Parts: sequence; C-alpha cells; structure tokens
Amino acid sequence: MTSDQPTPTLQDVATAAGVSTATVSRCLNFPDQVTKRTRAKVMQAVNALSYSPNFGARAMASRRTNTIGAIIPTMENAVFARGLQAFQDELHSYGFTMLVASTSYRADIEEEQIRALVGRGADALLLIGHERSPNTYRFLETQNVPTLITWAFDTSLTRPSIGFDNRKAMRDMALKVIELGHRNLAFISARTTLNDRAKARQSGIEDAMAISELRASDLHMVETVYGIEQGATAFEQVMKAASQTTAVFCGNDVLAVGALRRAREMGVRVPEDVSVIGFDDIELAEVAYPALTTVHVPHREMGWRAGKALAELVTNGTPIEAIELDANPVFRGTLAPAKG
Amino acid sequence: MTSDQPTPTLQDVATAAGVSTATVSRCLNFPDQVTKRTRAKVMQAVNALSYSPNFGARAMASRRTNTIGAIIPTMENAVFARGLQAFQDELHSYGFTMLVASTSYRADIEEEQIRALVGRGADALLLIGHERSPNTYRFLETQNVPTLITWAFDTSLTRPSIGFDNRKAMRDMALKVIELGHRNLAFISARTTLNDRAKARQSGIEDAMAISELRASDLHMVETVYGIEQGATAFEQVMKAASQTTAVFCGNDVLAVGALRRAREMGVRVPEDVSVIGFDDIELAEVAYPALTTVHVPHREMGWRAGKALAELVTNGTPIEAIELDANPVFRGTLAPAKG
DNA sequence: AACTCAATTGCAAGCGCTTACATTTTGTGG
DNA sequence: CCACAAAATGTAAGCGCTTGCAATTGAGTT
Repeated sequence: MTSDQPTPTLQDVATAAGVSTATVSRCLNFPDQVTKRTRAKVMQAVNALSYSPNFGARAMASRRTNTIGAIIPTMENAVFARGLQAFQDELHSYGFTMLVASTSYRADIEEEQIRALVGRGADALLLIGHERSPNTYRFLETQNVPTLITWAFDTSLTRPSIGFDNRKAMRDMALKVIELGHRNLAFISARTTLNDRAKARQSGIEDAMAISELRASDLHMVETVYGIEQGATAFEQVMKAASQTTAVFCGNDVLAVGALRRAREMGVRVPEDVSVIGFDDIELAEVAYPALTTVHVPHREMGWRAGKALAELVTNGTPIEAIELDANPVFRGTLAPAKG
Repeated sequence: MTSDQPTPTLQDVATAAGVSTATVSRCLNFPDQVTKRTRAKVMQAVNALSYSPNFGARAMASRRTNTIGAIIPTMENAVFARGLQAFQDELHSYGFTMLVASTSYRADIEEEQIRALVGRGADALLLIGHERSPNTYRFLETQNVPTLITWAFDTSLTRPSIGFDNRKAMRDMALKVIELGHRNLAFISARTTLNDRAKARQSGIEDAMAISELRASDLHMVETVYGIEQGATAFEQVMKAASQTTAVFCGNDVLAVGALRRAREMGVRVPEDVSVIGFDDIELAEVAYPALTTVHVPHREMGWRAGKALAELVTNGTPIEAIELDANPVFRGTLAPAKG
C-alpha cells in the first residue's frame, strides 16, 4: 500500500524548475513577487510532481497556521452543526481552515482537545459556554491563544462571548407558560456539572416562577444525560413522581423529543394533558409531532458572527466585540393552556 | 490580547529541568526510558510552564502525525454524525486524532479539503462514496495516503470500502413497496453528479421495477439539493406532475421529512393517499410523524469498523479488508398498501 | 557605453521537535 | 574495589518550509 517514492518537497520542485527553494516558496505565497516566466516554470513543476506543501513545516517556519479550532460538546445531534457550518463558511471566506473536535460533554476530554488543537497551532479557539476549570483557562492564557465563547452571553466575565442569555431566554419562555395557567412545572435538564447553559436555563425557569409568585423550589427537576431515549425515561420518571405536572420543560430539543415519544407511548396526550417545551430549535423540533414549542437559538448568526470576529482578530488584531443575540420562544403544537 | 511572552518550547522545559532536549522528548514520548527522578523533574517543569508540544514540529521530525482525516459531504444534518462519532471514538482508543472537513457536496471543495488534510499530514483518509475525479485519486496516489471509502460498498473498484450496497438496499425496499401494490412510483433524489450513492439508490428502484415487470422508465424522477425545504418543494412538484403517484421514494430521510411536511400542508394523507419512503434512518426518521419507513444504515458499525481498519493499517500495516454491511428496510408509519 | 535603481532571485539561518550515535552514569559480579 | 555491560543522558543533524539580507538582473538614463 505504502509505496516508497517519498512525497515531493519544496526542494524537489525547486530542482525540477531550476530555481531556489525561496523562489518556489514566494511563487506559492506571493505570486506577484515573481516573474511571469518563473511562475510558469514553477507551476509546471508543481503540477508535474503533484506537490502539496507540508503544513507542519510551513506553520513552523511562518508561525501562522490560518487555522481556527472549534470545540463542541457533541456532533451527534444537529445542535451545534448548523452554527458550526456557518462558522466554517465565514472562516473559509477569510482563508481560514476550521478544525473541529468534540468532547462528549466531558471536561477532561475538553481539556485534552484544547491541548490538541493548540498544539496543532490553532490561531484561535471557539468554545461553547463559559464554565471550565481554571486550569484550562490558565493554559489558554500561557499559550496565549485567543478564545471566543459562544452559546452563552455574559459580560460579567472577562472572556468575550457572542451568544445569547440562556437564563433570560428560558425565563421569557417560562413566563408565557405560566401565563397559560401552568402551575405544576417540571424540568428535565441536561447534566449541569460544568455546563453553565444547563444551569442558566434552570435558573430562568426559577426566575419566572419567582416573578409569578410560585415557589421556585417546587420545580420538579430531573437531571439526565443527552439523548432521545434519556429524555423518554426522564419523562416517565417525572410523570410517576409528580403526576400533577402539566408542563414539562426540557433542557434541549433532543430531550423534549424523547419526552414526546414516551408521552405518546404512555397515552399521555400532548398538549391536552401535558405541555412539553424544548430549547434550541433544531430541525428535530419542527419535524416532531406535535411540532415542538421551543426557544429559538440564532444558530447561523451566532456562527458567522463568531467566525468573522475571530478571523478579524487573528488577521488584523481587531479586538472581539461581545455581541448579545436574541433567543426567542417559538410556539408550536406542544404548548396549550393548562387543563381545568 | 496577545501578550508577548512566547509559548514555551521543548528547549525551555529542558533548561528549566536542567536536562537536554532529547531527555525531555524521551520523557514525553517514552517515559520508561528515563529515570523516575528525571521524569519527576521534567514533568514538574512541563507543568510549571504549561508546556504543550508543537504538533507541526513533532510531525515534521517524526514523520508521523497520528492523525486521520475524514471528509464528509455535510455536517448540517445528522446523516454522517453518528458514524463519525463512532469513527472518532475508535480512533481515539488507538491514540489517533480525527480531523473532519465537509464539502457541501461539492467536488471542488472536496478536492481542496483532501489537499488540506493531506498537507496537514493526515496519515490516512476516510472518504464517502467512490466517485470522484481521476485527478483527485492521482493526487492521493502520489502523496501515497491510504484511503478508505465508506457509505458504499463495491469490490469491483480497487479502493477498499467498508459500507453497504446502496443499490441492493434500495432494491429490497422497493420490492416490498411494489409488493404492497404500488405501481406509480416517484423518486426524489439528491444530486447525482459525482454522487454514486444517489445513483445507486435510483438504480435500486429501477432494478426492483424491472424484476416486477414494471417499466423502469416510468419512475418519475425529481432531482434536488439536500434539505427539508427542498424535499417539500420536490414533493409538490411530483404530486403536480404525476398525480397518480402512490409511493414516493426519497434519496434520504431529510428529503423524506420535507415531503412529509408538504404532504400535510397539501392535505395529502400519508400513508393513506401516498406512501413516503426515506433512506439512512437518522433520528429524524423516528421522530417524524408518521414515523418514516426507511432503509436503516448501520452508522455506528460502519464508523467503528472504518476507524479500526484505518488505525491498524497505519500502526501495523495491516491491509484493509473490505467489509460489506447490511442496510435493511425498516417499516414504520409512512408505508401502507396502495389504495384501491 | 556607463551608471542608476528597483525588481528578482539566491543564500542561509532558523522554526521546535525527534532520533541515530556518542558519552556518561549506574549497577553487577568477581 | 575494579572491570564491564546496560541503562540513562547528551550531542547534533536534520524534518520542509519561510524570510531577512545580499547578490544579481535588467530596464531606463545620461
């Protein structure tokens, strides 16, 4: 499989074209610093050899990688996909390459991935959410890799973010739900350890309850890991442990879709008996039946703005400006006034 | 933002620990070639400096990157996500890192991404489907980067694949559909240019028609780009242009879900009036209403087997063994006997 | 034809790391 | 306590590329 002809190097091209390596390098990187004639010769050699520059060497010599890393919790569901695609497209238009890594929502893996991407020379990093170990932040500091946080927005922290206020968004949604007469609320949450978004969403519901003179402590919480099946199980738990519940909030659409499914299986009618509310507004939400009431997240805008900010930071040193975007409730079929 | 203390190098660690760079290198790569005492000293220096090795330099010096690239058409939908996650997990267990890039189903971008990943030193590549320009294959050849094809299976080609036979899978599905009395069939296909999967799926339906003594040329084809909305539009076109259609095959679940939605909007009942069939069996399929009849693809197994094969090829030189997996019809709510 | 001066090109020094090979240290048995 | 092999460490030569600086080239002038 592995033949022995070594892959061609700059040197090979130079020899083939009868010029120095410097000229080839310039021809590739700054074409107009080179005569038309030389350029032709060099390009011909490049093609003849199918030469492709060695990225590591280039990065090392030039101390620039034109690479920006993105570390997301998961690739499994489309949650981050749309935003990431927009991020990548924007970066691409600036001539940057995106490197993605996923962490399965685990802090240790995240740290490992951060190191991996930094070691690979990422000029900057895109991270999801603010909360992580001080150690990780210290590392980023000493390596002095600029980072941008997304999927959250919090100016009280030093690190810039381009995202939305999870707490406020969920509060707004919860207020609407309470307005519809719901008093017995439950919340199926994703794991909250080192996940500020999950915590913020919970706080949002509690805020709304407090405002509406309900006792925040009455919120029936179930914490579970990510997944449709887990959402289903959690829903069943909720209905068993707190059968008077009329509105089930879910930390994200995936859990909500699971809840929906189990409701159907259990003969619980949505939204007649119980309302179900998601968060994220991914494709799943629209396709589910009944279509899911959820909090719409501006995936694409978040993605491209983040891409733009990072690209400009790296190329021109333009400091990142924190941007708060809106995340608004979208009302679809799974929400109805409380019965009775 | 960018402070001026340069990031620490191997040399810095060596100095701090009072040893040579060679020792630090060995300590990091082959810990047991080094005294416990030295190791302690070095590790302490490493931590104190938050040192992280420069990947490019390492790759260049050792001619190994421990990186395997995967190039997929899109990250937007979960189509490739699950398989990719499994691929990544498997690679990770072998100590490899995965690099992903997406092409938006465009051949030119694919070629660009292949070059990018190869330039980054990917030890091997995972590609989707067999069909691509000879030029691309030539490049892979001269760079001598081993590649594995997935999401397809075809032993008639030289390049090894671990996947399933799209044509056969779709044929089996179509036979069942025809068996249920459907005679007027339509196919909403993804773009077929440089997409052997799409073509194979079409051929599969045609095979089934031929077997069942229908005229393959009667299959009403609509070709469109990827997306729920596009699926919806295509469905409408089909119903207008060939209103007697009773079964609409879709090239993938995303299109099918779009078709489903438009059917509802148009007042066409699924499956009473028209049956809808997808392909891929991604989460969307299960969540859709009615749940989608589709061809189940063994995402996870394909992913981990590919990961294993590539990892073993790179580490031990074990040649890749082509593996054909099964992709079977899954019958859910959107398929019913033809009416009348 | 001699002379500027700017545009091209070549030279060579690294970038941060690994790894043969050489050297030193350590541990062992006599 | 010494000789000697084995283990640990150090030395230094690159890996393939970029880039500051010097040398060369070739117009354009006088």
